Amino acid sequence: MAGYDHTAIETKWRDTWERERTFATPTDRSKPKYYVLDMFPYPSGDGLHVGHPKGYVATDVVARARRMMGFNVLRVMGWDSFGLPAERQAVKEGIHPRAVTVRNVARFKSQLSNLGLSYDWDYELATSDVKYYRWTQWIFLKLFERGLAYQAEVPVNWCPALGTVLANEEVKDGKYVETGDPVEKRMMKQWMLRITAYAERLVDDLEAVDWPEGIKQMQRDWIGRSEGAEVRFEVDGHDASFEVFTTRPDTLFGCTYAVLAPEHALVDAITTDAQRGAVAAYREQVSKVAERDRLAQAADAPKTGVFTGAYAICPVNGQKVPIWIADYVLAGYGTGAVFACPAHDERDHAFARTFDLPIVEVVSGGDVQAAAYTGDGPHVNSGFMDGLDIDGAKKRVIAWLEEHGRGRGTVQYRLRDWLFSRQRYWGEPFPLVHTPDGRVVPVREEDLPVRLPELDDYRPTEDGQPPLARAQDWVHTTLPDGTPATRETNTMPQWAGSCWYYLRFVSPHDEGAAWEADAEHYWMPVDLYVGGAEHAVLHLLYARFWHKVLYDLGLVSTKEPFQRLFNQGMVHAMSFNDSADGRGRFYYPYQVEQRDGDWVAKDDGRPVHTKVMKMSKSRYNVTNPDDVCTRHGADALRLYELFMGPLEDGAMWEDAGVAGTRRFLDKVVRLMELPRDESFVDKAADRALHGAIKKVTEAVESLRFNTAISDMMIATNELTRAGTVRTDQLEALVRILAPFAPHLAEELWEGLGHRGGISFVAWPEVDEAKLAVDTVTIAVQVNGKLRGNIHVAPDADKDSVLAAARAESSVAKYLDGVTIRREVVVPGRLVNFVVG
RNA sequence: GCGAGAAUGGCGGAACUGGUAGACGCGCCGGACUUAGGAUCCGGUGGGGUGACCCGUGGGGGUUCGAGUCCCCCUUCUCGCACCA
Repeated sequence: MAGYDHTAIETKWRDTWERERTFATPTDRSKPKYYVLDMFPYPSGDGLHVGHPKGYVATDVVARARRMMGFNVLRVMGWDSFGLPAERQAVKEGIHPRAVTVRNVARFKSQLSNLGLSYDWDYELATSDVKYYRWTQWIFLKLFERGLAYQAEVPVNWCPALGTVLANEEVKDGKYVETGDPVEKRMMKQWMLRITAYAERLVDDLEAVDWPEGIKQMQRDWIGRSEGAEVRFEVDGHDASFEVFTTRPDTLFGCTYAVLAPEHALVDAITTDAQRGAVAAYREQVSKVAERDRLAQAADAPKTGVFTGAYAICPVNGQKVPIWIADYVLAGYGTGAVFACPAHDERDHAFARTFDLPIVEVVSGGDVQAAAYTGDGPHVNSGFMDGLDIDGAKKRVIAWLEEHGRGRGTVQYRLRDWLFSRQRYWGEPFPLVHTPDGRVVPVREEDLPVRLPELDDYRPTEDGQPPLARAQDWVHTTLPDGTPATRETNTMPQWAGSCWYYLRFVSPHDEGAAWEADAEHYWMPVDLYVGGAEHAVLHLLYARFWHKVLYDLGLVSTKEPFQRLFNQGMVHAMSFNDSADGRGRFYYPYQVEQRDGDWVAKDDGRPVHTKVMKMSKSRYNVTNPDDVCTRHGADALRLYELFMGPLEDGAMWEDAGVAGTRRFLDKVVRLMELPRDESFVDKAADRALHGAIKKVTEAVESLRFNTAISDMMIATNELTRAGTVRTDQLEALVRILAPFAPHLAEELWEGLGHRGGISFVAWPEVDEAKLAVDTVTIAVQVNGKLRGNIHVAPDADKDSVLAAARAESSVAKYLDGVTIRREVVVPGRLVNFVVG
């Protein structure tokens, strides 16, 4: 491998940075601050592949450039180190989860260290460190005191393989999203956090943050705010009633039946003897269908249900309508009951058709017997709403309902409260104890932390209690007044630690507080938060929720934690599989080869299918950054990570691409050996250089690094072509290159005669005069087709441009003998003659 | 099914508010240096004719002097949500 000795240079400068504590977090508060944060990783046993550091490299470029631009930068890294995989690995190996975690963290840290990321490692933290989780417990106490934590007997997602419950969000298609283990429904007493109390603000405050619109929309959808009305229906012949929630109270006159969720509390009371058998059978049948299947139905799917024999009174017109139960009404949303207007709701329409229930039109504009009409139109058959459109009718009917005490306008959210307990070992213990008389008492702040007890068996107990129940000495405790009590044995979910780590980072060594108020005030909010889009909903929503609670308590100074969010795209790589659907055996790249254009396995020649897939160890398509660093160097790797394409897009990793960015760095090194002449002027070279300065400067804000790197390549090519260089040109180039390729930039900077490192050297200024051009090339079109080019002064007036265009021989022949109907002149761009 | 985004050479991708499509890089081809090279350097590289011409940004319409860019319809892909009343 020719070129510079990257190993020597990179080792030298990493050692220098470490020795001189170059990236220690600034403590003076005189400069503007910039808090740039990576979503901290879960330190998995697989180590890093080249896809992981893409975001870290991007933030490092921002951090390094901001330092040179005069900002105090907070640049830190830590570990989201509680969690299930370590616990499972511990069981497998017969060692402590802490040992697994320590090992994995060491591996991650060593891999990251090779990349020259400018973290202040003194600020490193880990959520499983008791010095950290004591404050997670402290925040939980704040939530508890505010009444935001409560216990409830709830249907939970029980995962038998893991022996724990999962939050709704962690379950998809009846499986745990992380491992694919099956999940079933079970009733259990669990700790919940009242995130729904913040639903409205979690939606509204999205307006104030600079996040990708798509992510904001996903959060809005997840919270699922919908405006409508709650309406009371009396049950005919019973002293009973039920509430329904509807977004279309304007269609109340079209109500021809009502539906309760099969689990609805009223069902037993109102079912007639004649229907009791059928109702019981239906409920039995529904209970066997997992919720996943129940929810996975489309709106127009065939409906099932059973008549209860009872009737409800429609409050607007006194009409008697049959009450059914059906599984398309969900117990967990709204009130678990709906009124049905088959004329204007697809689901109700499908149900009415199945059971031959009447369909009454109340909004004109469609053929409601054929299909539900959900569009707008004048209301009919609707008494006091006749003639109004949907909007007007809604307002009128809500006023009517409120006036008559039969309902009111309300807002419903899809968001449910957060299931916050897990039956695991490797998580934060709840700072709570239970008294013999059934009270729950929070542990006093001064008695924190509640340390995780040492165990040698991390499985649930035989009688189904969480692993912490095995630590009987720990479980049995006393209140400060001596009353015996038992500790809560659930632990918090992995999300807990990541809900506030960005706050701990402002003062991670503080023993007396979760964070120092001054430091919080100075550093918050996070100016730029970069991570994968997979956290678009869960982590970001939970963290925002906690942050708002802390804001209400006056403990943080900003309403939102993350001012700007950016999602880096995933890194993909070619995978080889002997089955076209990717379910067969995977092959490593070295195990396959191309024969006559087709990919085959080297050993037995069987055909393999290629597919670009997300990089992962299980697909045999990972590239280890350590190997790339060894071969091409960390600087070339960093450049390639960003050069692959726009940061937010997915891109395919190709090892050959790194060779390209490495060649670029070699070219930069050779620039240093060109003849030096401080009075030498090459306008094209200066223009390219200042174009690159401008583009890189903008990229620090826009994060469009791929084109910025391209412009640095162009500048380097131009300087090479010029053949002679000035020192100031080299200095400028090295400085804008420094955030991307810091090791080499340090070496070159030193080589240019500077001492003290490049990390805090002032960022170069763009000289607009150097961007100016002497002549511009103007395209000349005839009827929109390019016929020639002319070169004119940038400020040439319209007439002279037209004259030059007409005179151009390649153009003139198209103008000969035709009438010019129109002349379009775009200054500095083109001329178009319209002839005919 | 609904919502959001995307589709440009062999590949990753450039193209500011509509204004010379294909920057930069990979790969490939040719050359140089070499005992040799998967090393390095230089040159070429959208397709077709191969003269100074035609065709080209998923497909079809439209607006415009001019469309990768704007509008309508369609196809495909990615992501998210999925009976939420």
